Amino acid sequence: MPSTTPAAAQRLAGPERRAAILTAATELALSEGLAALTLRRVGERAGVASGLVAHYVDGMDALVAEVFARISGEERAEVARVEGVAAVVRTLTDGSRDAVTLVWVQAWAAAPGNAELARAVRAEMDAWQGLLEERLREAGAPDPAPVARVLLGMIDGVNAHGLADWRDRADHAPLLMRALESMLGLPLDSP
Amino acid sequence: MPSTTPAAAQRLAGPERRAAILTAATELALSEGLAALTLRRVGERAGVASGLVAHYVDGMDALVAEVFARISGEERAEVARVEGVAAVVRTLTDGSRDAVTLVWVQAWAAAPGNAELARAVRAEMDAWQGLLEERLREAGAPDPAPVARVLLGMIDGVNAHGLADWRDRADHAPLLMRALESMLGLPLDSP
DNA sequence: ACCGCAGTTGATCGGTTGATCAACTGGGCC
DNA sequence: GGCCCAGTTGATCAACCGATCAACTGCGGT
Repeated sequence: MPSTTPAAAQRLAGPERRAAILTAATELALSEGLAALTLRRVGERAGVASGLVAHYVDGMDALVAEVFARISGEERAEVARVEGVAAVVRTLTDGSRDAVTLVWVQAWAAAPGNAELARAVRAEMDAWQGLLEERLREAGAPDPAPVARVLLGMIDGVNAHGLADWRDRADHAPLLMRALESMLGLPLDSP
Repeated sequence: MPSTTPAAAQRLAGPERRAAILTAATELALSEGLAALTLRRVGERAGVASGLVAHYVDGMDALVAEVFARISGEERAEVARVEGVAAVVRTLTDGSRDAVTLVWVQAWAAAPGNAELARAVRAEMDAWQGLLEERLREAGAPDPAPVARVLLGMIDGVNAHGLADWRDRADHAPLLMRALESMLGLPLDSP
């Protein structure tokens, strides 16, 4: 019969603790995928009991959806600072973002069974579509919407392929750029 | 103390039982995804005890890999009978194959943690690449390999997007055909 | 007629999961 | 100075997982 309950983590105000938990969950998902999000593992990473994670979250489905939105949103904010559609495509396909790709693929796979996640996925795809349209318009594309849509499909497709280590991913970017130039009918900056 | 162990399924020879179990597993994966493959659920579907499934299978990872290969192989055999690259693209993007798409996306997502599955995925992608190259060559493409690669990416990408019900999938095929014609620099049959 | 073995069962084990909740704690307000 | 409530713990529950294995069954060969 222990006289004291040991080692409660430093007390935080509700919203701050919730933010800390979400940050821990995001880091965990980035290093091991959305499937690693369990109450216990998130709690461990946040230095907190599993029950506390459950207390600040409205079920695992909601946690997963929120973490996905956070990861995709952060990535999008980074890429939004890149200028030129060619540089954007190169950034998105250079293989340095495998962790994010895994999260996306897991999100599509889980979407049919998690309505909240599906909603978040659609919202993020809308945002990405908008970002690509903007870059294409800047590059002189007269009708960027359909091109952006196909481009987004190409990027996500070849990145997903990379998860199984299929062939060289080094030549993804040149391949996509060539396809994109064909669709637009105009040359793009090739730095 | 029951005097008899009830209702053993009709006795089958080893290889036949194994085939029946694999068929049941394939049906289950097609209707509920690879994630639904558990010893108990496969056994239930096959009308057989869970232990028997385990007896005929070398671990769940192997089962999943085998079922994936079977599903993709069957689909490929069907599509191989379609003539003309335009018809192939239309067949692969008309939204009637969502079940197979879910299996593919789940396979990519699970590949990093299942070496046997990853191997099967790579083998199937090689086969699909070959099929598309052949159709492109028939259509008059002088250098079909890179085009096939991008095309496969586009198809898988837009299909994955469809899993989250993103926008109309009705316009996928025309979009892809337009992109493909741009890449090839030649018009394709539009029935 | 019987016997051996291949086919089959289902209970069982150790493990993990999401969720719940009584109990404990500590800081700030009265 | 005492109390109260927000924050926190960790045990606990039911459900499910893969894997294992002793026990049972029935067909084919002798």
